[in-house]
Amino acid sequence: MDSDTGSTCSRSSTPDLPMDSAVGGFFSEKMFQAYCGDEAGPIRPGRPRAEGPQAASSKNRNRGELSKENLQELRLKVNSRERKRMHDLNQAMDGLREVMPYAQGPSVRKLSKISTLLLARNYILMLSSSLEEMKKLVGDVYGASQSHPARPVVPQLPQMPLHPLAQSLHSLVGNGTAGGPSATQAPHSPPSAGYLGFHAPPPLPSLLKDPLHLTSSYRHFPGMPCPCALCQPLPATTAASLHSLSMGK
DNA sequence: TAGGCCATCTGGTCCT
DNA sequence: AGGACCAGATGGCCTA
Repeated sequence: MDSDTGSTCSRSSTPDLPMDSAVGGFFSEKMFQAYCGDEAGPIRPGRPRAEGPQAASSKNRNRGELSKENLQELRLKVNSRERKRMHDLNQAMDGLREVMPYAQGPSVRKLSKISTLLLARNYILMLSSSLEEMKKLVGDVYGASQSHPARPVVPQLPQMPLHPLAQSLHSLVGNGTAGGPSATQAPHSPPSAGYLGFHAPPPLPSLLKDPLHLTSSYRHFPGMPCPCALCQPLPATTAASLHSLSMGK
């Protein structure tokens, strides 16, 4: 990369920053500038400017009246804002990754953005479905207690039909179409977008080989036996508990 | 080496 | 008018 100070921060816009460090939990612009060692990167040379019919907006007309210095100053300011915006977006993405039921750690490659979003969507769907099933089961237990008032009512969670429910949730998350060899793949690779996509296009074989496929309808990931809360002895449906489970923190 | 992923720059558009 | 948001373009890094 040529003389772009932004490149100084290449691959580091989502460093291992403490989420609670900066005001509002985000990496402040000043921090970022200090991190990058520059206020704003110079204009990247060699990039073709968009010229033609689109370049006739009022703002562009105004720019014609600006001096070169002012124009460059404005450009740097806008670039800096855009960088900050993207860094905030990445921070939010990191926050989302942290609560995803997926193995995390230094030896685990970070989920890509698209994978994070798709996994988050599936995770929300799974939790919603789990909540509905739980409501139904609680309703059943309550109804049983009404019909047998003499017997002590113990919500027999361990004896609950976990497996079918878990299976359904697994198929919800794992969409069993993702057949394919995988157990021999790298143990620390994140799930691919193809696998994670709930309505994703037909997954490419290369997109399916990352996660360990240990069951017929769900893929388990290293470091995390099963993200499905219903597979745990005690339901832990909150993201925090799942996070602690997966992180071992 | 090709492809995926990413950061950054940039201009256009929308919103306040 | 200025800022936020968006999408296209570009180039770097990394992995299979």
